[in-house]
Amino acid sequence: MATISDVSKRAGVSRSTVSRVVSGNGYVSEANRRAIEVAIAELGYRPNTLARALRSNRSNVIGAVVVDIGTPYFANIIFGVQRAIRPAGKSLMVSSGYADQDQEARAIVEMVDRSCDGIVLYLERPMRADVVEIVRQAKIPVVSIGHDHCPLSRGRVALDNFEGARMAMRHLLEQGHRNIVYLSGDPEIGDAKDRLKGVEAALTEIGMSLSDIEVQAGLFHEDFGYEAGRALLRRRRDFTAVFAGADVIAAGLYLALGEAGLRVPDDISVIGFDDAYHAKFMSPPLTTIRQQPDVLGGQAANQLLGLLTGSETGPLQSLVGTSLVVRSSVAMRHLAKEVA
Amino acid sequence: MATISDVSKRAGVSRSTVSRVVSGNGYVSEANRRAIEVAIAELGYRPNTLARALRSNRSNVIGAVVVDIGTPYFANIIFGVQRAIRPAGKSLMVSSGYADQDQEARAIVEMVDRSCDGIVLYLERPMRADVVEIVRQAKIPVVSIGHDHCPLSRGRVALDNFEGARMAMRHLLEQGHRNIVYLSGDPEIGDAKDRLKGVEAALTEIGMSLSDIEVQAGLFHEDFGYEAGRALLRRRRDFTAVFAGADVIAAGLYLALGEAGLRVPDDISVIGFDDAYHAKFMSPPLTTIRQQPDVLGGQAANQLLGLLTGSETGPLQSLVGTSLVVRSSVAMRHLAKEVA
DNA sequence: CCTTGAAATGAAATCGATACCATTCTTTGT
DNA sequence: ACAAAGAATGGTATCGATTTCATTTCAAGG
Repeated sequence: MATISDVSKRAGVSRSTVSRVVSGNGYVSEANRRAIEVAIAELGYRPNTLARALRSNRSNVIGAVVVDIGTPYFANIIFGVQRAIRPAGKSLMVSSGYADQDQEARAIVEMVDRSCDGIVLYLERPMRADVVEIVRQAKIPVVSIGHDHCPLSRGRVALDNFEGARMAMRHLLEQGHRNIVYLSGDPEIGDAKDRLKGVEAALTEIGMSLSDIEVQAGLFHEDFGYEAGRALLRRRRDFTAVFAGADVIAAGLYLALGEAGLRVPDDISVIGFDDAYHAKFMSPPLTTIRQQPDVLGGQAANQLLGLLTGSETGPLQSLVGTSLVVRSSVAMRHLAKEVA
Repeated sequence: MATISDVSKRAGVSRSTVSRVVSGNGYVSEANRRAIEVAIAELGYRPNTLARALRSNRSNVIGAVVVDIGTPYFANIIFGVQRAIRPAGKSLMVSSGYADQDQEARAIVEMVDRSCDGIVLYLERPMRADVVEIVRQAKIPVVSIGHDHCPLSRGRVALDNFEGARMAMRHLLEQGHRNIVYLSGDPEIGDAKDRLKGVEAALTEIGMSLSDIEVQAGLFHEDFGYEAGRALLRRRRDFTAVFAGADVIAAGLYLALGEAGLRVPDDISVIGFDDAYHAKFMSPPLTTIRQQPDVLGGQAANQLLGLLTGSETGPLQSLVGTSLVVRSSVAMRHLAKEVA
């Protein structure tokens, strides 16, 4: 591999001058610049990133730590990050914490030790104090996606869970439903809390309150939808609609409903949240609240980029909107009555 | 940040000795070792990865280039890679090529320039010659997943597409189906070719041939399933089963079948390939051939690790198996007849 | 008692770049 | 004609580690 010295010899200039044309700072005469460019091309020179990073203290690597890289949701976040940083010439290093504090700690320290310029974080539990200290000392800017579990975050991007949930609930209400069940996600997770407030807001708007509906909490997982659905049906059958806090929950619920011989939306209306890939292939296709994880990732990356160039100083904050996707899993309530 | 010099001063030894205990090679007296460990703990010293990599020419970073990191399939591959390399203390850098030769080229060169120790590659088209040259010069070991598009690969792991497709086809045949349509994936992609051979093999086993069924080629995308399904139904209705070359194709097909008022599996049996996340939530749940992308990624990473430690010299080769997941989308043929 | 080799250590070179400083050469304004 | 500012360049220190080499110490074997 050709080094900067090889180039400087070939072009008959000092290494300093070569460095100036490669990095683009400082004065270089037109003649020398051309000679150096020729030498670079002839030798196929590409600067050694490690040496450059070591000396200049900038690696041009962005770190991303998410809960689970194998999941479509987080993969999309990563995709958004990647797309945003590529034009800036940054590379991406990824790691997962798997909702485990120790693994998360290791993943973050890994990013610090690899001299990442900045870190995008999606954590599900508070950052360990020793890790906070390490990040602070390293003076590496951090932006969080979702709930901010890092006291050092200089930016944050979150989904507008409140508005999304309100939209979902309003939709059910507008279709005439009053006897509703809300299958909430894990209340430990910030998202679920905000969504519950959104549900309440929609209810309040038409003079109802949270106590007028049934709320059940569980994990963002299909099993919760299935089990909750079964338990519910054993107990009562008078509800006409379910708001599932996540599309995976809705998927499990569909199963339970199907086993009980109930049809969506004729007997029970269902609305989901996420617009996951499978939503439109469920039968009937699921009406749901769309969120775009790649936008979350992209905005977080852009915040970080702004922090790095110094064009922003933070703390930054942005809320990403959702939209209602109407498919065929919600029916008007009077229609449901007629069928029954 | 504490450096190795700080540690050496504090422990009253030379930097060389500290380096020996940190890296674990060379002789160090028990007394010094302990003193150094104490100093390291007190200072909170963590070696500078960049400096270490620059000098030793090993970065402990593995690069992974896949077609599209945002896709569940590739995200799972990445997950598998990550899981396999973590115990070895390696970090992961990822990039996507998006089936574009130039972007793939850039992604690979990025990995080389970042001094990755090795690269896991999932390419969909041949590697550009200049990139091959760059990788060759850098002497970085490469292993490929799927079709091997890199002449330098020292390892390869592929899915047993042949056996998987044969299994799928056999299943339809065993259920009595003879009038079958195969919705193949893009024949440009190696996977599809192998699957077609598997289909043929299953047919041959019972004395039929490829010409006895209808084969249509398209993209691995739901739209293909939908469009192909509609076109097919306009033309003929005598087939009793469809083998969809991918679960996404099956999903699109379900839509077309539903619109035509046909029911799965009573009117038409459908079998898929992949066992994608949504397969079990389709209605009826899709019978399909399961493949585990994370296993592909994991095996590729392990090959790479073996190559790096020198315990393997390559070229390595491994074939990952599939399994039949029976759900409810395939019925016995006589049963279908009765309903009709 | 001397030789030999292993154990233990430190000094200095090195990896490949950038940063900083000093120097020289042009301009430009007065 | 001279000072001052800007343009252009090179030399050297430096980033923080590992590697190589030379040296010293010590125990075992003949």
